[in-house]
Amino acid sequence: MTIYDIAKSAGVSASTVSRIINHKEGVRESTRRRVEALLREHHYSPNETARGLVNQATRIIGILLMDIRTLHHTDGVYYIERELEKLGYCCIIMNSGSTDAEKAEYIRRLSRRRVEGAILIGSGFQNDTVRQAISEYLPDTPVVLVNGMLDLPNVYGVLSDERSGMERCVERLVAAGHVHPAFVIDTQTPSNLLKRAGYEQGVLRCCPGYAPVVVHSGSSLAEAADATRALMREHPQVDGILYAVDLLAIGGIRALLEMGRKVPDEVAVIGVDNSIYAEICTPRLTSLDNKLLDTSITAAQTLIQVLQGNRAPKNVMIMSTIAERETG
Amino acid sequence: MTIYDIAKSAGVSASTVSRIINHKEGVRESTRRRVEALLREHHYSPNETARGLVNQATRIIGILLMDIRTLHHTDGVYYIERELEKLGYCCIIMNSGSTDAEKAEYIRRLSRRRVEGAILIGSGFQNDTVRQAISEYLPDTPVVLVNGMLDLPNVYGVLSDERSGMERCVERLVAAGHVHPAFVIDTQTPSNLLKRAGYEQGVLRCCPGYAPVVVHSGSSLAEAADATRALMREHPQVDGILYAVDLLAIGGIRALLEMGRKVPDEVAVIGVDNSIYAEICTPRLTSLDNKLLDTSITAAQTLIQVLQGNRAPKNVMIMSTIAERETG
DNA sequence: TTGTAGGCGTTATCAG
DNA sequence: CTGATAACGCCTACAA
Repeated sequence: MTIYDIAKSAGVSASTVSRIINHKEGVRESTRRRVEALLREHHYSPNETARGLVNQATRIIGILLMDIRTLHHTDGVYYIERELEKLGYCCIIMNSGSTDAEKAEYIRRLSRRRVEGAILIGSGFQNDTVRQAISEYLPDTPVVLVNGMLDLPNVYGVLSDERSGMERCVERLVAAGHVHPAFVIDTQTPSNLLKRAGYEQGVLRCCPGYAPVVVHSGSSLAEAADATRALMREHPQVDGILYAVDLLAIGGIRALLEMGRKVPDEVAVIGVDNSIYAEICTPRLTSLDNKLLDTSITAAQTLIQVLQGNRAPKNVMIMSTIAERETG
Repeated sequence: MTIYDIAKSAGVSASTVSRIINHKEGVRESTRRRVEALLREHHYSPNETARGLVNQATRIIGILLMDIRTLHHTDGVYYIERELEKLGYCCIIMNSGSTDAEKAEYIRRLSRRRVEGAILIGSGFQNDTVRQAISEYLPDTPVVLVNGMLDLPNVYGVLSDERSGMERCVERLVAAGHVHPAFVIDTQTPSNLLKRAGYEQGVLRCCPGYAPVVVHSGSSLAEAADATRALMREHPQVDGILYAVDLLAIGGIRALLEMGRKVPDEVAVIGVDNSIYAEICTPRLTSLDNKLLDTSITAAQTLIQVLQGNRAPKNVMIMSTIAERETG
């Protein structure tokens, strides 16, 4: 069902039908009504692909994540989609995976789809391969990074100050008498490395004479529990643990309790993300709230401003807070 | 950068460039190499919109959910996107919201985008408004419902037998001596209504002389806790509670523990979805595993079969199991 | 082996 | 007010 079909059965030309579909004026009221009736009757639905071609505007936004299952990104995706949808854009979502080659490949796919803008969620996109892919394949498309930044004229960044947030977490532990904090990290994302740097900075500042203890872990509950057991075995003096992500912290708490350590009295625990996990577990988890939803909201608003031809700040940082609960 | 630009700078015609891009044979090796070099140099990326128009194939799949934030749907979305992506499709994701009018509107949007297939996730799409919208706007597009079915020639369904699963949950409680089970429900989705029916059937069969107790709750942790307190106040004999969703159960457990009821000894609790929440909370939650990820996987495979012109079963049901943990 | 012409569904620009 | 006509970028006969 094309405008030609409609035009034929209405006895008018395609241009007239087009005018009516697009609510342009300069159409006799009677023809308009006649054609509109036909449109409804045939359930005509305009072909956005064809429109995109002639209008040179696809009204498509690309959302790229390494893995949409990451809990704290889903909320952001939801918000971004809903905001953009209001403006008539539709969102294609892609899970790139975590290798550089994959990320670059997906930048190219966004390019082929001629997206009018893109939002890259996760600090993992802050890297040089991605930077180059963008400069080659999306040089004129506004791109917003959630929790990352890239020095390119068309790339905007919305960051969370996880680094200083982590430092404040150390401060908090020390103030409560936990002067031997450790840090558990899983993936080596820029974000996690910042958290680590914040932890080390905090130790340097607040725990004179104490050497930072950093432990690597897998990303699952069980692996975090294992890592925690090993940590406490090798560093029995540790009396506070910062985990790069809430879920790790929950695995850790479980291990600590099983080892008979009291949380938080003997060992305090703080996670990151302030996710619903922190609310659900027992004891309820104190967590660094890195405002991931706010960063996504800001990213959506930044993109919208740019799409509408307005100015937007190139990089902004959103301040984190500590959501205080029972574990630290 | 179009094939014409490339053609001009290579001194050939656009069709030759097109042939090379699409790896067709019948091109002299030397021209091929020359053009390919140019393609790379200019970072040419084919316009999928234009391709879609001439090929009459957008290679776009629509994924529709009421709300992507629903935890147990995210995994499915991930899997679906990854599977379809392998075949060169890209996925547009839309959050429709929960009203009938919104759902119909989004069906229309999928139609305008000329998606080649659609996956509707959530039992909420099993309703007559959606059915009509599909029959009017996507009459020839393969559509797969996750956890729902619709009697239309182009609509496939992948269901979870939550009804009988719930019935087995009642059986389980009764076998453990909890002969006065209640049911807590939040939204009135077809899925939740099936769970309720299963509960009532189970009571009828296993608890002679006992009248079903069904309580309505909001969807948040706090509301579930409130509903549970009210439930225990008004029906003190209740010794087992089935919750329509894990998260409700977690709120409920919290309330029960605060009221000094032992879980599961005095009151057993079972949730639905077997989500990570069930693993994280304390005590760990027994949950009806409705195999939502399997339904999404099957949905993706069904769609792929149909897209490739193969036959696929019109409606399949995946059997649920009970994930036994500590609460019931 | 390569080029030309026509068309995919729509919109925009002119004439009439 | 309405209707031709020419794009948009690409692909596919068909012709050379």
